[in-house]
Amino acid sequence: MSTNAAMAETAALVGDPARAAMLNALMDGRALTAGELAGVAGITAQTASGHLARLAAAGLLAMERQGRHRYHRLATPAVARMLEAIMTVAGSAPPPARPRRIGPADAAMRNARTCYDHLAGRLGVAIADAMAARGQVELATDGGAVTAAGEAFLQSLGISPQAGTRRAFCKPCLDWSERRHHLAGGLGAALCTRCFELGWVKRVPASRTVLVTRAGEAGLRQAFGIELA
Amino acid sequence: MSTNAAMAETAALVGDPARAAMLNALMDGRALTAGELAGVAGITAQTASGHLARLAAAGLLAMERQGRHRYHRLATPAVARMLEAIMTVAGSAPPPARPRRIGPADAAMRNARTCYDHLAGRLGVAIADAMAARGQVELATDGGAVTAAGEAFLQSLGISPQAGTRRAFCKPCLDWSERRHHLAGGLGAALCTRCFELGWVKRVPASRTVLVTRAGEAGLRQAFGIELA
DNA sequence: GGCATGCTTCGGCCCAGACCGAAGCATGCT
DNA sequence: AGCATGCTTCGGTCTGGGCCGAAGCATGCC
Repeated sequence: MSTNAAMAETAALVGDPARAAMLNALMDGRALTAGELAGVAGITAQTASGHLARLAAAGLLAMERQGRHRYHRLATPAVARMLEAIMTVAGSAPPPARPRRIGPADAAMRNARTCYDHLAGRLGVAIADAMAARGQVELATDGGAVTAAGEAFLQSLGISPQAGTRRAFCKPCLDWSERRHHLAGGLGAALCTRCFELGWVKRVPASRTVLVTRAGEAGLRQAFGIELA
Repeated sequence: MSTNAAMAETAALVGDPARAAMLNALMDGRALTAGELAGVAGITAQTASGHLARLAAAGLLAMERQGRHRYHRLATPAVARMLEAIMTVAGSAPPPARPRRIGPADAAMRNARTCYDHLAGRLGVAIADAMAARGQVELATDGGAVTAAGEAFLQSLGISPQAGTRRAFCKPCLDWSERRHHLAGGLGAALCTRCFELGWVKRVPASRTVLVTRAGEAGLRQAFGIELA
């Protein structure tokens, strides 16, 4: 295909108000369901479905199934950069105002909770982000891997890498409230266990919610550079 | 207007094959006439006219009249960046292959010639680019200005800034063959005169064409950092 | 002035595609 | 199993806008 035609096709996908609204809603890296995206675009589910299929076919969006939901997010950072460039030309400053948060009502639960055997919520996502940013883990949709630097870091935390295969050991899991990935698999479980052992977090009785202790705030800041304001 | 709507509108403008082809043809910063743009897009002049009007109204294109021609170019570097970002996502590498050159048939004349009292062609554009890149002049569509650094540089070349108003002194002029701006006005005339005085260029008899001498190649490289391969 | 050229405006044709209602799968909950 | 929920596919309507022919201005050349 001609480069002109390819460019026009991609731009035309962004050039529809409904699709633009959906893409805009995904600009912060979160993943949203088809129904939610239909809502922000002000169209019915079936229309949104068609749009999302086209965006995915063109490689602008990536889709991930989780139960009976389908989570959509921008396929690559290049897509986000493209959208920013278009908004720049369009003249409107990109308003960083996040849309209203959808998810668990309980604020504490949004902040930190367990997901099966690992940590989720803002805390879980922050840990995943920090480790990815530091090159300690490499995350992909289908799996992840712990790097050499990551193994050394885990040792320093008191976690020994007894895991067999490194890939299964580090599995990304889509976060319910944050709509971003956190660490699951053997790695996620080990990190979670260690955080409890160190007294950085403690459970709220009869709930999945966990609270970050004072010692935890300091320890997390020290170990991961995380600031959970 | 909502930021979504503005983004969609801008993207939709790029999302038409004919408009995309025209924008693509302008990616290297040259300015083309409406007729030429119609040609590259494979549409008639009247259709192209409509497209160009819309692109200009949206601020993607800038128009400049020169005689009975209307030259169009990308309005800002931000537009070029946007187009590159879209092409990146579209997957095709932006091919830097320039379209076939339109303009003066005579190669020597394309290379360097006089335009009234100043230098044009590749040489003229190269000088303008070099001085702009070094912050010696600041160019705008309607006029330009010599900076303090520029005045010092001109002094070192043996040109005294006797001009009255600095703005009229430095006027950008759209180059015929290069389709980019070169320096006109008092500054352009002074530079041209000085180049002749220094023996850097000499006229081809009965022609607007000028030739760069061996001394000129060295002098231009030294003074402007220009390499006219 | 008269003619050629470059560009724009006007009017009308026509098609891609955005939209929704209804129906069809798939998954999870009880 | 039965029902609810989330999403997709199918079919049909309708409008926005891309396109050209013809005509109208503006500019430059002889």
